[in-house]
Amino acid sequence: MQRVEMIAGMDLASLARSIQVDIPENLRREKGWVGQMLEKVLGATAGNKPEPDFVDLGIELKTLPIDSRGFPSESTYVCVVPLAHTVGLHWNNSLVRAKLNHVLWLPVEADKNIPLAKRRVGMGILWQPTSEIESKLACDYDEFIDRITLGEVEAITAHQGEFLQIRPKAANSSVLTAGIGAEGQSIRTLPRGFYLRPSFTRQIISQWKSG
DNA sequence: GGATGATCATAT
DNA sequence: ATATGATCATCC
Repeated sequence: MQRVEMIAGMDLASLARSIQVDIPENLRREKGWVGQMLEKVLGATAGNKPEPDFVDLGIELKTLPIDSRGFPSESTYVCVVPLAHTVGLHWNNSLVRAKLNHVLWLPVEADKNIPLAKRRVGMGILWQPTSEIESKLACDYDEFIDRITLGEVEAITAHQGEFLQIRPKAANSSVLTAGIGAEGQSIRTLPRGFYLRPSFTRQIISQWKSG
């Protein structure tokens, strides 16, 4: 958190320079650049392994793109959705829960009118879900897993879920992974990811502002 | 303008 | 192909 306080207010150019990382013109071809650069700055170690970024602390780092009004402008990717072998899978033993149990939200200016190099990092928010929030997340999660187990994955749209949603998560729409079909057979389907809706992260930002 | 579905880069 | 980091691009 001392490092987090140190970088609050700094822009992306100076932070990238401090760790000798080149900054791209824009994010069009490097959509994850901001998140990965800030992982390095703060010393996150999980890499692309399915576990919280700060493994020993059990804390997940999430950058939050902030629009000109001060609110999140995009959804937040959480992790891959298990589409096969879902028996015995519940919120309590899920990767979603492990990652969201403790999150360091790091707001970053994302207004397209601001050049990437000049976008500033805000003050990080160390956050844990309240029991009410967690039970709603658990409801969303368990409903999704139920449908996947019943072979309804192809019918799930981003409209479902109060806080969580499921959307495609792949290099492109031709990538396929193993899933469960309507008759319980193995099928090939598009990989999906769990995402947090912007309305969810907006509440976190709002509470921090008022608190 | 916001949300959904699609996509980009990289490491293993 | 699977995982991470996400934003882009199109549609309503």
